[in-house]
Amino acid sequence: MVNKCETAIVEWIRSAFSTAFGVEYDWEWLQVVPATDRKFGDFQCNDAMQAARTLRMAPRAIAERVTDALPRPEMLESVEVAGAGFINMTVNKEWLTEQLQEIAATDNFGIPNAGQGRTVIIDYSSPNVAKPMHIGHIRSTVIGCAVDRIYRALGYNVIADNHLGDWGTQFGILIMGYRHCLSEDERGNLSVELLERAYVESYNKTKDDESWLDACRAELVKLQRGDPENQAVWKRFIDISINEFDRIYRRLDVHFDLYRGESYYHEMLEETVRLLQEKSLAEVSEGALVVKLEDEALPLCIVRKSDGGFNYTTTDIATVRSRVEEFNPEKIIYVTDERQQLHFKQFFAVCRKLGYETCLEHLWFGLMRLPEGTFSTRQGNVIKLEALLDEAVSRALAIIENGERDIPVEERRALAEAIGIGAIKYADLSHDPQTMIVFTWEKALALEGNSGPYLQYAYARICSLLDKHAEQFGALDPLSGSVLLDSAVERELALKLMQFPGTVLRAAESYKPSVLAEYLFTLAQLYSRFYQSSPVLRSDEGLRKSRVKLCAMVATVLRDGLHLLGIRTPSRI
RNA sequence: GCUCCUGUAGCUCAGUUGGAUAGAGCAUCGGAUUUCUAAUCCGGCGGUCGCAGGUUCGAGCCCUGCCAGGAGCGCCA
Repeated sequence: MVNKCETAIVEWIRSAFSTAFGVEYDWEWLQVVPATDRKFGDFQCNDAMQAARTLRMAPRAIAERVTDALPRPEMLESVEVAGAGFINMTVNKEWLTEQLQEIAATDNFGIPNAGQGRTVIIDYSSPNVAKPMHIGHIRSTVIGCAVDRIYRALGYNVIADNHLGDWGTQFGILIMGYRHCLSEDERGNLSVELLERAYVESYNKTKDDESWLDACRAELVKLQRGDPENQAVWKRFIDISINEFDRIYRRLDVHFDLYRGESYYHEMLEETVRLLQEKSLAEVSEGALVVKLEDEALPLCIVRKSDGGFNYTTTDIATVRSRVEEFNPEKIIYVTDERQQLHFKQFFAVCRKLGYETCLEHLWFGLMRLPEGTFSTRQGNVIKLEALLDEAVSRALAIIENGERDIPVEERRALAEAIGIGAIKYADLSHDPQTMIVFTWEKALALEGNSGPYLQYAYARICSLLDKHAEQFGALDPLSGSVLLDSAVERELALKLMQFPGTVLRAAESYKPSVLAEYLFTLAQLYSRFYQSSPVLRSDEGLRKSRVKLCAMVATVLRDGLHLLGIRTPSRI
């Protein structure tokens, strides 16, 4: 538990239980949670009901004995037993103010340093070389980026690795397409789009031209044997692809520490398989080398095809070996879609059999689909990622230009980028990763209600307020004076702010950035309510200073929180 | 056939791991701007939490069985 208030209160509750019923019981399991309804107070403990069985007493009697066992601590304004045996607590206002002040004085608003000295590798995005990124890549990229940032904020040593699809049978076809389906001019000005076209044309020829197919195979073999010419064009495909991916990653504020594609590991495959054989984990079946996983209640998996070639399972195992040897990570997180669940279960099981103790996590997410069905290249309804971003930005730009706000022309483009892309990211991140997303332009680019721009707007309004305050009253010393929490909204805001560190931790542990998104939305909602009802600059000095401080804290949490989601926070909208 | 996921308001989704009268956004209807940004706020309407049992003081959440949808299940990744 990271919420300072909860931590302090649960300590008191534990000592109250052990005073009332004796230290011979273990009271560590007792919990304090935020009250389910404001009318019950600020926090509640529901565990008198749980304890009823072991203590063989009525829950209400237990709760009463507990609350009478110790004098009420100063931090609590009131402690009451209610209903079936709930212990409801209201915290003392001054104490709450102090707690808030302490957290606000830290440089990261109390986010715990839970990952100190711990390394975690996050494997996400992973597009295929020579194919444009499309809408199917957005979830891995955006969710992976958010998890990456959240883990870094918690102090983990994060290695973000983009495991590109840069190796495989498609390169024979592609090399033929490149040499024979493109003009000299096109080869000179190569782009991912041209590569895609070359691939498609070449692939179509393989279907009705046997000799073409043979030629493709021959080029692939040459490439795999290290033929200098083929190696050179292949490397060029990769360079051009990464260059274009980076253009998108820059717009999305995504950064990788490593770009190690499948090819990086292909020299290690032979040895990986030998290791499996040495440990008697693999056996031949129908000409292929397989690992049986019956003891894990999983189907067997193939680590070498009957033609002698290796497949993705082999590459993935070799990747773990390489990563463990080089970085010795405590954990590796893979961010891919749900269809690969079985594959990951299998290859995780093989890694365990090989003795790797690294925690392997598969963060899977639901597929994105259209209302009428899945995206498919064949139906030609695939939306390219860049087109999606452009559309979002142009919609945001239209709103800026029709608005009454006087935004300088030179700022508009950058603002539209921040808002449009923020909208797309938030639309994704605000959902539990494991739910399937039905894509509609309307939802992906929502600018009102529970949306990215709603949060950005709340933040920009605070910035504007703080600017005006500085103009009229001079700079604010964030550490001087206390925050008065006299109104219900302000008190709720304070309690909500206290939840930030714990929420970040919970988002990390559950691999759900949506936990953080949800929190930020309710915080912004509370703030908007506060803003509507509570004058700041027009209040008397004491109240004004207090409210400005509270606003500044909300701004800090909104800004930090949105940055953890990879969403920009313009100070003016 | 087997495995995994999902089913909550007209639509899209939350529900802090079993707590008190199930919450938001969108849509719809009605209100708020001489006031710090109306991309906002306030209010109304809207529910047999897929169905049926079970566990317990207490179930949207846990167990069993059905129903419906999605995904996967030996040489693609």
